[in-house]
Amino acid sequence: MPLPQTEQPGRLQAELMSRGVRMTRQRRTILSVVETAQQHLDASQLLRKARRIDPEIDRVTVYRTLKLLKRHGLVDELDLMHLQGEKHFYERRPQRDHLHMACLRCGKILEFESNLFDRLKGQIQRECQFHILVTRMEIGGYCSQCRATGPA
Amino acid sequence: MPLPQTEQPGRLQAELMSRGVRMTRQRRTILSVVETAQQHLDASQLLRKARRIDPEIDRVTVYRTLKLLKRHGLVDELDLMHLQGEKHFYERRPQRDHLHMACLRCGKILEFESNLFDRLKGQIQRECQFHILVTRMEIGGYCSQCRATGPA
DNA sequence: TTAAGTGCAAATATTTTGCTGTCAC
DNA sequence: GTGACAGCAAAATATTTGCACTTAA
Repeated sequence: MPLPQTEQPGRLQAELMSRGVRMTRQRRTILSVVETAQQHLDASQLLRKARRIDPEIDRVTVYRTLKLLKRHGLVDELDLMHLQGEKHFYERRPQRDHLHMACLRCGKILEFESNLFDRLKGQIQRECQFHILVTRMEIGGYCSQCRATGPA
Repeated sequence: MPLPQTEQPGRLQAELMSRGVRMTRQRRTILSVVETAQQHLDASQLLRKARRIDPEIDRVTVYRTLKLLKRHGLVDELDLMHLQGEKHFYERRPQRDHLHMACLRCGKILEFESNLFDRLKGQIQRECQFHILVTRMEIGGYCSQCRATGPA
């Protein structure tokens, strides 16, 4: 992911174990792939990378592990404006939330942190009495390079 | 949708025709369903409602019409935090954007307009040089009633 | 030891595509 | 009249489930 990751390897594994989750060889492999990913990956890409480490890993195990991570709030699920169909993408939950911009022309994904975003969440918690557990903000449009070239 | 709709019937149809889009009996039916919907509907619900008006309408035509409306920026597609699986939900694009809160306990969907939200979009356009065409902000958590009752 | 996890196969759900006939303009 | 659209069937894609075997704790 573009934003700097201050992530120690093994952190996900430690986190899950501290919550009493059973640690298997397959899970360790998948967690390491999630942790070291440099972009947003979908289940199939995750499976492919996991199989480079352990060729026996099954696709279903990837789905089940992702569900586990979501349930524990350790990864966030993204749709990236359905730019690539109905795939879901995953990223480690960051310390500070960010939003995603998807360029509808070139497909680039940009991330952005903002005080206004943080304040908006605060406003929602306060004014709507809504207890926020997950946020997903995705924006579709044209990135600076593509808007310069004019509409497609 | 909870927020007040200042929508004239036939507006979608007029909008499309003014853009030179061919108007068929099926499209008119589907547009009227989209316009009069009181909640966010997915493709199957839309089909069911359309068939009450014209039982001959095909599911594929619903999908194609939705794609047409999305392409013209007349409806927005929502995932509602995948609370109901991978369905997509649709709503007429509002004059002012709002965000969606999905209660992970009771499944209620709330909408919220906010100046901070508007300002955040302005900030993105300015600071990221990103030309915004669509926004989708969805928040998962517990609504005021459900948080009062404690976690599930 | 045993409850939880894995792999395999099959099922499910949603959306898209190819093709032929039909209709809006 | 003709190019865009509708309906039908089939395909494609993504994800989930049932069940017997395996393994972490």
